[in-house]
Amino acid sequence: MAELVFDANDCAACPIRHRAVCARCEPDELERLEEIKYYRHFESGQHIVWGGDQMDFVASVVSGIATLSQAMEDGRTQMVGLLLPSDFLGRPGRKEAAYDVTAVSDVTLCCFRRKPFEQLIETTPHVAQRLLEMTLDELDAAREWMLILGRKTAREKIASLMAIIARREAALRMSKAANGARFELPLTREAMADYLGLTIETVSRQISALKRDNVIALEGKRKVLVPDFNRLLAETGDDADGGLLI
Amino acid sequence: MAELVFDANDCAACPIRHRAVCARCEPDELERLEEIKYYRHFESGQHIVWGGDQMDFVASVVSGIATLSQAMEDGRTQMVGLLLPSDFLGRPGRKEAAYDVTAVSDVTLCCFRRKPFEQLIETTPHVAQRLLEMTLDELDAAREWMLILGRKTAREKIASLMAIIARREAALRMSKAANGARFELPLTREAMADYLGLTIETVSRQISALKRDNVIALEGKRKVLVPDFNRLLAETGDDADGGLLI
DNA sequence: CGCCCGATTGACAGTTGTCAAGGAGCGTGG
DNA sequence: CCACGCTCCTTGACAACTGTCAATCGGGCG
Repeated sequence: MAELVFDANDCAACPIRHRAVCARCEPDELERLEEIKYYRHFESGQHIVWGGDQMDFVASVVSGIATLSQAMEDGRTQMVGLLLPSDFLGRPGRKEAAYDVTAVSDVTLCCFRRKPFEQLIETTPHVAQRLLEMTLDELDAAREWMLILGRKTAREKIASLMAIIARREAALRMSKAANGARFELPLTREAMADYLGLTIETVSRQISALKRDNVIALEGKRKVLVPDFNRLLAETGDDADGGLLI
Repeated sequence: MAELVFDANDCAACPIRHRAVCARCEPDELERLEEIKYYRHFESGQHIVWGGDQMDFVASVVSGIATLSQAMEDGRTQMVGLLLPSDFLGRPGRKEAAYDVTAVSDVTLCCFRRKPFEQLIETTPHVAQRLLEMTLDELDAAREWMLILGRKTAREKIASLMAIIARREAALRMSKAANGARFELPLTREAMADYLGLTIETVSRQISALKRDNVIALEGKRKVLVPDFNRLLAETGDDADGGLLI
């Protein structure tokens, strides 16, 4: 599926070209990026980096999904970031990874060697500007997430997560999806629990409850059908229009 | 206290000059900033902006403390940001405030008209670079905060907040504070509850519990004494060294 | 076929929220 | 100067939600 990217190796043909950190680059800037880039592939479940590890690259997610998470000594884990295609991984100026990064599906990264990338940021404005924009978006997303973690009930948390994923799917396909929606959960129950600050049992119970109340329907464990999207939004606890970013 | 700033009106004499968004500016860039800046003062408890409001400025906090928060329809409120002196308020490219901003002490802002500030970001690199750095720091802080909200117990939450505040105080005074620490809580119990995703009753009970266990001592309601800082850190649930940013 | 992993469900316990009463500090006004 | 009212905080009793522990289910794969 992502093999095309490897073959092409050409930014112009890149599927995330218009959304990634390189989105605003001029042709000469792209050339400089091409010089320092290389692709890496990770299989589902594989750890990409561990928090505290040396990290001598930054990267764009080309395909697949990865998570950022923090663990406490006793094993409690909180996901703090969900990386989708076009999202940026790593921080210029930081040598060690701050979080654990895990592939939750097969993942292809477009990596840039850190040092040259940092120089590039200093000297060309378009990468830095785009990175600022993306970081501000991530910060907004983190703040929505904080509301979910701090103040929502388990049921509202699950509904919120479903709504977020449904919106992203819709955004990717550029389809408004009429009224209903149908999407695939990219996360296991455990990943959902780590995302929402719950246990897997509570996640499972609340999904069953939403199913029982006909807010959602399931096909298998992963495919979700939402007959009335507004009904789902009402369950998130957000106001009518919903301000969920991302 | 902040009156000096108003009198001077001179960036060179500004107390946050070296940490704010203007930290890396060259003299000519500072001049351009001076042209579009103006000071505003808010009293403790006053709302600075409401989420959704038109906002035609961005700003640096010169003195005092302000909070960013989101409210749900039914009144549940989650704080999503705590603005201290030198922190940045607002987002270039955004017309409407995304969050409620409230002064929790008397606050002085150094405001920049939004449009000219956005132009400045496009044309001069140093403001944008510094803003990127600050935004990345905020994102890290938000992610630490997410771990607190999602996975820590009420007791750990309170201990974490105390540790964060104590560290900030120490950073401001550039003092290492030997082993013990002594600081003033800048937040009401309600603000602490909104910060931590708790109720004021739980906040109050856990503070009492930490007091009873001699982890902290109180002078009045706001002044906190920490006889053994490592003991407090142990209560946060973080590993030995603790990775708390900010 | 049997194993394994992820998911579901049940019973119960524990933490935190809710509701309610009362205390402490502080400014105002008699 | 004291009383009053106000706000913020504390504490108690109880309820509710979510976590814990355990058993079971179901699909995929060797």
